[in-house]
Amino acid sequence: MGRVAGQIDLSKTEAILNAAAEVLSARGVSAPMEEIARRANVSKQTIYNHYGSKAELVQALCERRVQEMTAGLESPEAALHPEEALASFGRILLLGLTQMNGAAFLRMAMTSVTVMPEVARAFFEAGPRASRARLAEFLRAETLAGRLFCPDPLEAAEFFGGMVVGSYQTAALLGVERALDEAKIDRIAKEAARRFLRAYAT
Amino acid sequence: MGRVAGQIDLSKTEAILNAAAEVLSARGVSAPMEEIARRANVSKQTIYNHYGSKAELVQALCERRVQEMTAGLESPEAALHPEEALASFGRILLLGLTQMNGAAFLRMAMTSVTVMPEVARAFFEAGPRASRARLAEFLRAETLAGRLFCPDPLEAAEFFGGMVVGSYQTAALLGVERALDEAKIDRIAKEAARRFLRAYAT
DNA sequence: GGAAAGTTGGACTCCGCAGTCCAGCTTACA
DNA sequence: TGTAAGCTGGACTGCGGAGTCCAACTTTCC
Repeated sequence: MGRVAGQIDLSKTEAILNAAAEVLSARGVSAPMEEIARRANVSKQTIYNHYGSKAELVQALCERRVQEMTAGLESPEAALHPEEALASFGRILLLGLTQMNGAAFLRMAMTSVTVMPEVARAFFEAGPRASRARLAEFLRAETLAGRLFCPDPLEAAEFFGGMVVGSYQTAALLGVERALDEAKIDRIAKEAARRFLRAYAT
Repeated sequence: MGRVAGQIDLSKTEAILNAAAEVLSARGVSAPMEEIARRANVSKQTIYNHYGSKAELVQALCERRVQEMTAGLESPEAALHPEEALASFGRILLLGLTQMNGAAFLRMAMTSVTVMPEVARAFFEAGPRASRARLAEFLRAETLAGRLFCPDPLEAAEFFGGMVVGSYQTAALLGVERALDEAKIDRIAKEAARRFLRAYAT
């Protein structure tokens, strides 16, 4: 094993986080720590060496996951044609929900509202809110450039996000799986972008 | 008390259901039965007389609640101007989320996916799915009448629903409360309707 | 007044899980 | 080779909640 004498084994930290992601997504926050330990090929005690409590583990997991889900939203797509930029944005949103149990993970975050509100809130800020803000910024720039007319860019961004993600998200959160392959995702994102542009044309 | 000899007391059934709605919304599905009993001024045993288990109670609650939340969507608003009809539809969706802990209730339904999937699924079918289908039907009729052009009415309905509800729903589910008075609801619904019509104009 | 069914509250069983403890083991460095 | 730290696994404590049981009380009908 690539670990140093008496030093915490970072590869185990990874394994624990991965196992937690799988188990907690599938079984919800109430899944027992023991199962996470088993999945990570690690003893329960080791988990408590790395993360002081279940809450801390969930917190760390949320932080990592929200980064994965919003990765790609940072790239400056302003160079693209607005329609393509919007479609790309929509694709990323949907992929975040589809890939790697994204929806199940979101459900887990919601579940934790009653028991650990700060975690859920942080997730919201770093995830949905940040992504909408990012889109709003883009819309504002496009408006200034005269290619679009969004008097209220944040509202427009929320509308667009809702269009793209809305129906799939609600269904998935309620446990109704719709197969959504890349082709369909592409179609939805493109169509939403097209309609959105019509709605907000100059 | 208005109850018959040895017959189950229907007014208690009501009280239990109301108490369950409050407690389960506030504290999540994991809230103890004892608390529901206390809130309903009823003994725990009585709850088990009326509903055989916690799952059955939650089920009954979901069934009642979904009716409350979708009430008003049945009225034939086709007579209205499309923009007003859409705005009205949007208002009802938002009110369902805002009034009486609607969002918290939705969260509860989602939370119960892992432990009682059938309940969540039934909720989805009777709630979000039915309402979108209803709207799609309206859009199809308007398209046939030449006042709108929605080649894919169901997709359009989902887009509209997402626009109206999307941002508020995600935030609320993650425990971030935005004050949303009737005036704001009205504004959002109207604006969404207006934009939607532009996107789907003939 | 008695029978039938419901209600009460409180005690009680059973279960599952978070988190702790410990004894024995492994690893790496000095 | 000693020692300092981490890891293992399994036993253990403590807690909280679902669902049951029961003896005493209430209500209505016959």
